Amino acid sequence: MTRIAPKIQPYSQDCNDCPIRHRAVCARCESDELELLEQIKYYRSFEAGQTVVWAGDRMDFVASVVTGIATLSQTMEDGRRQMVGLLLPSDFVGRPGRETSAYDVTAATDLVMCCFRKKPFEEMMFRTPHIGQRLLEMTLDELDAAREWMLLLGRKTAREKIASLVCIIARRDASLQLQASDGELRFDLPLTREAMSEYLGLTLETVSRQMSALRKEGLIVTEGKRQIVIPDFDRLLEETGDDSDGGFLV
Amino acid sequence: MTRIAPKIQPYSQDCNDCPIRHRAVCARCESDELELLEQIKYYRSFEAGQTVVWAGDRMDFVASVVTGIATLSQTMEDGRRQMVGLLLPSDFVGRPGRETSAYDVTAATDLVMCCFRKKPFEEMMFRTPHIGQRLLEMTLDELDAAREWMLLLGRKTAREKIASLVCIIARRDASLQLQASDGELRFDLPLTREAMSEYLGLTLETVSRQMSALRKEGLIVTEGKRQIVIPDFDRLLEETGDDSDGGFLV
DNA sequence: ATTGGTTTTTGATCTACATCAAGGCGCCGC
DNA sequence: GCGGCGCCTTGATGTAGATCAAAAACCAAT
Repeated sequence: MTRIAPKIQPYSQDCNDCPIRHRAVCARCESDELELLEQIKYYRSFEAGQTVVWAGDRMDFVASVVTGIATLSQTMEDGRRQMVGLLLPSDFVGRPGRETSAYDVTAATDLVMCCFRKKPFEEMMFRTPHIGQRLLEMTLDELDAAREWMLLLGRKTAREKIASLVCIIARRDASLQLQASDGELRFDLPLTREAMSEYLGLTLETVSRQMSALRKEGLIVTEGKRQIVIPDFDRLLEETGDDSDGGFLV
Repeated sequence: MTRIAPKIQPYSQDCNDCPIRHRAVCARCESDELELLEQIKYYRSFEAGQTVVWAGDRMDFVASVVTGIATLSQTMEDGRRQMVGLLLPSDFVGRPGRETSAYDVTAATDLVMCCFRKKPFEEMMFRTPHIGQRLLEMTLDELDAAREWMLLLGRKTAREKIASLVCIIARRDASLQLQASDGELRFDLPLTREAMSEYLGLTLETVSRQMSALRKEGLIVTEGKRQIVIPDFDRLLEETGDDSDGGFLV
């Protein structure tokens, strides 16, 4: 039976523009805190492919993704690139207490972010401990995700990497918005082959080949541009190399 | 000229058994907080190779490393292993708010940890915001380290990986305890080839070959068991593939 | 419909690292 | 001194994925 462990707590939808995205925590915000947040927030839109900030550039805001997908990447002098963060709606970017961005932040799709000016945000964080606590939780979740990602990068085969990525997106999409209609799972994979290869530490050709392989074996079906159907989620999961049970991390 | 960017803030030495390791922050502890910490802390020793906890096991404490080296690793069903954390003296393990360990925690060398029972520690964290704030800083540092590590795993060559690892340890050792006597740098590399391979996502044979290569080229000198000398740190740095300037992360 | 740009697929070949397999070296106990 | 055990090194060979190259699919604009 196809059951999709959400892996992340179901964050509130209408809370995407709140830096502290969990509804239960938002509920703890005093009305004047919410009002302050309103005052220091502003929206920015980007087109797919645009860069939000370059590594090393001044970044005087923190933000959360409202719609679309953003990526964090590191680049080596000779151009080799590795993605180190994938931000879906409701995810948070920016490190309180740091002046410049440590990573390239890029819009993978058309993107809307809700930004908060850093200074006042930090002051607010300092005054209201539960915001810091929530941020700690979120950071710990990200750290766990990064560590699972490290296992993927260090030890998984190309096929396992692809299967893992598809499952990761499917999980997040499913828990955020899409229904698993009995067994079958349909969702958007809004990443270019190149973005996938940067995520996985592969070349884009290898990504393409492995996607074709999974398609030929019926593990995934592609419909049109970037719509994907997973006929049997569990069967795909078996290709990831992951423990079938452990599944409580992002 | 050989100058070693510390990359981490110089943590206080005599503060290793404090979970909140930065001296400036420790100074902010009230005396009754320090007393409470005393009450809930206890020490545990392990021999090299021993396991502290297995992934999935109950872990009812948080801890910081006093002496020695501990590792966090993930294991796949078929035995493939990837290290996801390397804990040197003053580093912190354990996630507040989680019952079980997500990773195998292992003593890479003889190890002494200072443990705090989780429940009271969490209560204390809840009551004294600056502990939470300090923990957030530390977690963000770890996240940055993890992301640099991801670049290493995903995009670096075996030779670059080795050079990077040696530099990482050299930096930490140097900033913690050892002097850079004009240009030359001498320190302990207390990891087996196997541990190194788990860190780097390589096999132990490849690690051995690349170490030999660096040795033959005079980039490193090995003395006795695991003592290492780096005659010219900058020259080794060039082999890491890293940007020469950016160097403010762990 | 035609053009031109971007992204994807597929093929042929190459290579860095893995794998398999011996030895070597230091260390401890007898 | 001598065997045994844990590490480490080195060699021979295999292979997954990179690289190079070209064609195909897709899409938007004229």
